[in-house]
Amino acid sequence: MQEGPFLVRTRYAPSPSGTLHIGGARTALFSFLFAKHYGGDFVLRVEDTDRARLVSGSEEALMRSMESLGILWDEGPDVGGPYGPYRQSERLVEHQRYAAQLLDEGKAYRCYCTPEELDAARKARQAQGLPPRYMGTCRKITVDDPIHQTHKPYVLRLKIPLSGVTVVDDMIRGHVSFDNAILDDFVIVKTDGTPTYNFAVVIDDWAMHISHVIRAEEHLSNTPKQILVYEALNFSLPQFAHIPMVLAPDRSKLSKRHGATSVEEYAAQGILPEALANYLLLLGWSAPDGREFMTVADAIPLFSLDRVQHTAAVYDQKKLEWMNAQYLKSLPVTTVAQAVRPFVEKLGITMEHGPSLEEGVELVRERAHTLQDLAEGMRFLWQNPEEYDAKGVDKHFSNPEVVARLQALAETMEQLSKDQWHHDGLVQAFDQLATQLGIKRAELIHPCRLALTGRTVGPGLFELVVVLGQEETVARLLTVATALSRGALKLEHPIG
RNA sequence: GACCCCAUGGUCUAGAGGCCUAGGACAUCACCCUUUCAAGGUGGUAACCCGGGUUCGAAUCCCGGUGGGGUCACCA
Repeated sequence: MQEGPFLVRTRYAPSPSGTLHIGGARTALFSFLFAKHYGGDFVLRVEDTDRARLVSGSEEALMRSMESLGILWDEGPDVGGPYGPYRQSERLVEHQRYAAQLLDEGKAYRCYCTPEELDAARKARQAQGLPPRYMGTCRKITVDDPIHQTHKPYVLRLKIPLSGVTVVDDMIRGHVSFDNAILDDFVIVKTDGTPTYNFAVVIDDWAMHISHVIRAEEHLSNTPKQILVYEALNFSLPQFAHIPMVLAPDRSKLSKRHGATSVEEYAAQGILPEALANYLLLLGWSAPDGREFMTVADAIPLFSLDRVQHTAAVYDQKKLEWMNAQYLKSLPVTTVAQAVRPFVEKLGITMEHGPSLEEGVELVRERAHTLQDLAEGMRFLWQNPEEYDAKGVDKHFSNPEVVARLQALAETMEQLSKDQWHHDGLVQAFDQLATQLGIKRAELIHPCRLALTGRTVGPGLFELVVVLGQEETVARLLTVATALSRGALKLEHPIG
């Protein structure tokens, strides 16, 4: 707790209309960190008033994504809390009560204009180069007007001041003032009786005792409207903080055409949630000491809004992957193994025989950027290569001596005892054979790797052989030697 | 278009008037290491949007321009 007697309470309020967007994830993350930094509470609220846009299952998905990133809420639709309900739709009665109050007090009025009329008026104004505002046609209707006795559908509009300015005191941007003259009497309750966002959000934040409204910059322009609602309702204002947006590499708003944009998609790509959270943390915020590699928990004591950038940030897939590689290398083997398991299974690999998954992870994680890379890189441990890299074959299998060399190598490998089956023992064996054949060690190493894995790239040969095991190594060497002597080796040509 | 926000290398950023010949990270290039590819190490290329002020002094303050982003719904 920093200043004042009030507990810091922040919230993230997504609408359940899709997956958790990385921009939203970052907003939630910052909001969470701010609350936790001051020992406060972080609240999850689902803004589900628009039934038309509701996507079933997305509330669950949203929560799973947030949890994976370590953004944990103290109160929310699943766990409840003292200031519920935590679904906007469940607060309808309260919204309507406040709306009725404003109507009684003459701070709001019924508007009978049809969407068609409004649309026509808007177009007319735009044609004249005027801003498309509502001109207050129904504002002039008196309370005793007979129209109220008819059953024409209506909306409720807020009667806003015709002049003056509304100032948003933003923790990141300072004082931002808006001329009331450019605002119009916006709708607070729709024809069907449900509240609009700008109305409901105010009541919800007030009812939930939110002290700091931290959200994306796209909401800054809506804030004066909300402040007007706060004032009409005689609610005290929370603190506002509008954080910059996350943009696509072409500086446009992030959308599907930019590839992966949701936490779910990154997970499917093999990005660890720890890495994504860390990367998101760096998008618009920097630690006082310049440290980049840190967990969400590490960031709590360091986080502050005054170190949040004012400029929109462009996300960079390359740096995300670099970050992911850092985590792949440093997380406990068992953690990585657990994370990569589904990716390995997806490749159709069964691990009943051969090395353990942990051994595989240890062997190849150094050179993987994603869990997909990792799974693909471990494949040869449990599956015989079916095809062999064409360029590699050309390079390492073209010498007619190769068949004999592979056979000799298989024999040498077979003769090694169990206690010689380690890195140094293998090096010794390879050296001896190379000397015997009058060739360099590398002339044994490269064909051997290709025979064992089908590829020319991968882990160090001796490490690889140790893990692959004696039986399998000998078998594969002989298989290739035989296929080669019959000219029956299947080649894999690189795509493209 | 109107209103609002913003402006340091390709990208994320440090910088709160002299500490800046502008620092770090990703990416990129070169070299080293080396059984391949990575990783790692070393070094390099690369930025204060432009123009006016203010000041002894400006990346840092002010104004204008330009550029980018956002908002203008009975969506949230």
